[in-house]
Amino acid sequence: MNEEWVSQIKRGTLEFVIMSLIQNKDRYGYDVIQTLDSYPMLKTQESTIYPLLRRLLKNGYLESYWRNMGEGIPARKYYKITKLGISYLNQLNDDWETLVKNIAELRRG
Amino acid sequence: MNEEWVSQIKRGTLEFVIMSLIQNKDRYGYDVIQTLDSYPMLKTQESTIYPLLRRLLKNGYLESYWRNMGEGIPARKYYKITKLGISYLNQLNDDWETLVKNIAELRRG
DNA sequence: TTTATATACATTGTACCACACAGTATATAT
DNA sequence: ATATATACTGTGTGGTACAATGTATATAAA
Repeated sequence: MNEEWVSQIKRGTLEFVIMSLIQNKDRYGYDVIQTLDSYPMLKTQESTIYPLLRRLLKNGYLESYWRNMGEGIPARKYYKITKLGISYLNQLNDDWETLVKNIAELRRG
Repeated sequence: MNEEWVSQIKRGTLEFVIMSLIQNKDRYGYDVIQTLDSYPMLKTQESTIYPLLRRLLKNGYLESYWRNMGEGIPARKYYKITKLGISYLNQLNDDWETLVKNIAELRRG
């Protein structure tokens, strides 16, 4: 796998993927990281995920709440998609579909 | 279409697409720009394409030659894929396939 | 006729910003 | 000591965007 290229391709795709994950169910940062860990092309570190989540929060696409996990387990900051986030994600879905089609067409010449 | 996101998603995809185009046949920069013009997600300006082509040249994935076009038409700088470029592109193809599958899986949850 | 504008082609300097690297921080369990 | 679970941050990198420069020709407007 081409690490250099993979790190470039994540721009945009990561945001898209994380929004999709959180649309399916509320998630906290660490959970997102663990989930992506099994996907070689999307495996990503804390230093990328946390700022990304905060950016989506700031843009109003996500909202967050803390959930206490009981003795000895650090509280989790859950993220939930907003209405704005849903319409944004719908747009990303369309754009992604278009992109995949465009590329398929260009590749076959 | 989300211009901001589109400009991010082009990182990596553009390189991939341009290598594909040039693998199919030799091309000059302006030709690449015109070709991408009909694909909303990949439409891109000179200031992006020319440096990209030069980078691929420098990395040894492409080689270039000038072709004279006769009276009044500026000479064209054609790019051609190298052996190294072909093996690089094969890798990009695999990575792209993986990415598309990964994302499809993550989206459906 | 002179001037303005559009097309074809290539280049470059500067700025932006998402992701990467590496580190900080707390608490528990082994 | 080390690993796991959870969250945060400062600094660097590098591909793309914006805007402009340059040559040459053809065409439309003044």
